[in-house]
Amino acid sequence: MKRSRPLKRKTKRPEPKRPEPEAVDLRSIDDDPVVQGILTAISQKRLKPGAKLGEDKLAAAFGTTRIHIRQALAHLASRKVVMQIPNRGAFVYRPSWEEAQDVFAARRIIETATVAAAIDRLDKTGKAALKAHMELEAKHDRNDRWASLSLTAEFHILVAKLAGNKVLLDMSRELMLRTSLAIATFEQPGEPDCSPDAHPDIGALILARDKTGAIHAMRHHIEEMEQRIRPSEGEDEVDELTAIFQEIGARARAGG
Amino acid sequence: MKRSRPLKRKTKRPEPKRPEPEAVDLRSIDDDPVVQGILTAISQKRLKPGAKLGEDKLAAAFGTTRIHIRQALAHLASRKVVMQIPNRGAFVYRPSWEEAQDVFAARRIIETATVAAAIDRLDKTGKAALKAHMELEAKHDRNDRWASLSLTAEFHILVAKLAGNKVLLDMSRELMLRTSLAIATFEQPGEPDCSPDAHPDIGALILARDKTGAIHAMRHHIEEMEQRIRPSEGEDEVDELTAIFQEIGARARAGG
DNA sequence: GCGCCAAAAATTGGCGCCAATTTATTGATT
DNA sequence: AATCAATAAATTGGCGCCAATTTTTGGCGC
Repeated sequence: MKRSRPLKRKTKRPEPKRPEPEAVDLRSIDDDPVVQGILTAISQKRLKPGAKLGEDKLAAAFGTTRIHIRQALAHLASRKVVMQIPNRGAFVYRPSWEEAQDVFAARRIIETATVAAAIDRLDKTGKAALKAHMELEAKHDRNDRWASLSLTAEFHILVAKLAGNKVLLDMSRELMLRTSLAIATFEQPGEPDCSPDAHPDIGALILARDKTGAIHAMRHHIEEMEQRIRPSEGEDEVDELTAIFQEIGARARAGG
Repeated sequence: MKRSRPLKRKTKRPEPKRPEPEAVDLRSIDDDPVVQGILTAISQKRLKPGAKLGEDKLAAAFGTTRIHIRQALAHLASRKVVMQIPNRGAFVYRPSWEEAQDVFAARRIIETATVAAAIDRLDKTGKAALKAHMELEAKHDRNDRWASLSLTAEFHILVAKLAGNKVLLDMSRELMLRTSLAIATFEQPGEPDCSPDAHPDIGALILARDKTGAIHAMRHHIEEMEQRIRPSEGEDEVDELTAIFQEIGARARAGG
């Protein structure tokens, strides 16, 4: 750095030789197992808002090095899933009450539009996927709270996928996560995130191509979730990161 | 790391001593000057899609160290403003044609909802801010293409601010940037991003609290932008990072 | 017993170094 | 002369070390 070269103006660019990375090797940080693990733990509410994510502990838990953990945490901080405080570390993001309400308002806007687009684009493949998911949700073991939470989120993601807009899909993913954090922060404990029969209703309306009905049902469903939280503040500590992530890893390998 | 301690179970947590980071020191990576500089350069189209962002060059340009640059690039990659390819480096993101269309579709949804919310919440302060911006846009030097592009984006950001939803505001910011990238990638060169009189029209409708009209004008405005791009592929190279960022830094310090 | 102050431990932040990969240059071959 | 292969240069990726800050621990006085 700071070489004392005499400002060698680069040659007249003899041939660009295709320095453009057209469509290569697009693997994203989202596929990183550390990122995935933390996201899974949060959406399943094993990691609660405010929980500290120590770099050394995470590195040990995931069996990797600290620099890798830091990259993952930085990414999660960019997505407002993790809050990083200088010299203090990373914590699971805890939204303010206003922010929690903003998340639900954004979901009302985006998911009503999404469900409409999904109906417009609905084809054979989409119908099959939707039916498959609805069966999964109907038959799943309701005692497995973690599986329930995953399925619940995946329904909304599936609708976003059916809409066929990658940008909206990413936004929906982000909003699902932030909803998890909002609910985990402000919920009255014990209640599920989604009322159990809202998803079958919405799914049926989509399959029937009843756009007005589906939009209305989706808005009602989101409002129902929103009304379940209250502006209080719950405090809780979580540790034993190792155990949590080892179990998640085992599930992932087993195909959960 | 890997100390051979006998699994000392932590004591029964005598007092949590408030390990929760309630509301401290929330400065975000978004305030980072490197991030700001790159974002400004992109939204002003000084950095074109596909341009390489070399770590050493950026470090020299910003007068900082490489590790700092890497953090900034990682953050920008999380926000899909920069594309990072393993072992090859970071490039200004170049959206696909489908992705560009998705961005405009998302903007139609979000910004029509945003302008409606802005009208609902419009108060004295908001009116003043809107009028002030409209004057700025009317009087500004149209020959200063970089200032024009900044003002153009700021109008949409202002509307999002008036809506009073931080989540939607962040999404609008992201969509503005991705719009810049989409237009820069697929535009016919020479035309401005926004037609010049669309913003005054929309602003007037907001001030008149004409919700239906404002929504319609906003949708039309976005569709107009969308119809200005075509699925081609322009190739172009940009270098001289140092000059670009030094000039941006000088402007920022001078209050631009 | 409670709170304040100082020392020790733990954690994060950052820099330098070096290996791995890619990119550019040079030289040989058809 | 153009193509391809081998070498050299440049760039990114990652690990270890150490400084800076925070958190905990221990001790003292009120």
